[in-house]
Amino acid sequence: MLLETYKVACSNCNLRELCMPIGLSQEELQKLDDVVATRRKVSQGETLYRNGDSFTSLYAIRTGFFKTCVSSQDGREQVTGFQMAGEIIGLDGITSDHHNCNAVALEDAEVCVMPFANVEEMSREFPVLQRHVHKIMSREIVRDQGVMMLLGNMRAEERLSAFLLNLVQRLNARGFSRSELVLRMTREEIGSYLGMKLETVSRTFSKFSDEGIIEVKQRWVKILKPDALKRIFDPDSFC
Amino acid sequence: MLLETYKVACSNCNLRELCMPIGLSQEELQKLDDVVATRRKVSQGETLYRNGDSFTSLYAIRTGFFKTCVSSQDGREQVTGFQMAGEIIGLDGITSDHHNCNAVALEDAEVCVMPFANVEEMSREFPVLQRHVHKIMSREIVRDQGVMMLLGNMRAEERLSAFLLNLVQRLNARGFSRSELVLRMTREEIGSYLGMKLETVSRTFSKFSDEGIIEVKQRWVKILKPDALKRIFDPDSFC
DNA sequence: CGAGTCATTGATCTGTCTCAATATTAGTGG
DNA sequence: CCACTAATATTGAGACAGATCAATGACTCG
Repeated sequence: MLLETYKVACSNCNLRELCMPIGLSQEELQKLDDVVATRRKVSQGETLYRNGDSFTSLYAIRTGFFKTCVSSQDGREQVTGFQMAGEIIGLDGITSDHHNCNAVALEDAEVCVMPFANVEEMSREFPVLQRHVHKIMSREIVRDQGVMMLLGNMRAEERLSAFLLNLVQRLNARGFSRSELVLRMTREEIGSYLGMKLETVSRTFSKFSDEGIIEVKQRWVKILKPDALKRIFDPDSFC
Repeated sequence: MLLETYKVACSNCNLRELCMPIGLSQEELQKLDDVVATRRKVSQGETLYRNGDSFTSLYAIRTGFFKTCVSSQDGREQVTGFQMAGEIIGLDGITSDHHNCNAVALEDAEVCVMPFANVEEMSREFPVLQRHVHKIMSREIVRDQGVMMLLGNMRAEERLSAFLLNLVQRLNARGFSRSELVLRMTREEIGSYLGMKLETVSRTFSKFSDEGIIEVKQRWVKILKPDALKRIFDPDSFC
């Protein structure tokens, strides 16, 4: 009985302030509930969508952690991002009506399925939502530009420090510690994202550790000197 | 008199098939004319918008060639893309209502200024246009993912061959030769885009030339063996 | 508890960068 | 028209960050 009254609803979601509903009025929020068709559980290692799948929906992450990646014909894989609660994935599918990358859950996850037809319909009705959808896509474009800067211009230490600072910042916005984190991805996945080999990732972690900047034990990381990390590279410092 | 009747108009623009109007009906096309406020000339070396400028409009390139680039606090510059006729720039500004990169004309250019408020208003009215705007943004996201793959996984020769193939393909879609092109950017700008130093760009050009794959003379390039280039790396081969 | 996955560390190799010199071109003014 | 300058491009030699190859260690999960 309790389960049946449990309703998918943006209006009482605890990610209200991070996800789609940002800036919407109470009335608009309730309309938005209709955009979200269902929720879907994705267990660790499972693929939410893969390259070539036909595109129907965007996904808002409720819980869990994802990676998105593209791969070339010869099998090389490039992780294009890591996504956490409140973030929207699937935007890559809009251009060609089929997805252009894979989205894999790095831990058990749950997503809100938002059929894109609903999103577009609602966007036409509510300018606030329309603007929000545009901002989400634009934010992704700006993020990508930052990654290009990282991959094109930065050295291994700068890349890893930017990566760590970006992660804790986003985790902190979700109520987690600003100094401690548990990585949900392997060294190889970090390396793929940052354009370096897993051994180099590991070595750079060890170097930071030797210098007393961080404490590392496998997936667990504690940032001891955030300022030192920022001096190596601050991801907010693009001008 | 003739000049006065000359009207900014998408409905009779020769880029109809490449730019915003794609897929619109005659009626919608005429409405779209109202989106474009004005045209603006940008001469070589001039900046259309720069990082920090407040965002008001998207720009459709009518003629000419642009680069977009971001720069870090310490002055390192990353070229994030090269844009030509029919392509839309300015999307980076939507998230924060101010631009996040610089757009510089690499040759004398003319753009159609599309105030974003108009674009959004018209999008609410015409689902076809709404979908098109979404596709343009999504296409940019997918392009960025391709650049990440390039920067994260590819070697110098692969990067340059992908770059050349991508350029001629886009030029060919605009009626230019599929084998000959004049580069509008310096070796340094190519290098910045591809995450390599200008000397390496130059050396790689020379290597391709020695192998008889291309003919190079400064900015002028002729592709002699497109298949050989594709074997090194085909930008359409993401799977 | 055992097998497989993941992480660390060492030794060596290599693609690209750096530094440096020269060549080519475009632009300017006499 | 030519000389001069500044910007751009090419090419070489040597250095180095990160890749590669390889071995060991730590953790996870059935």
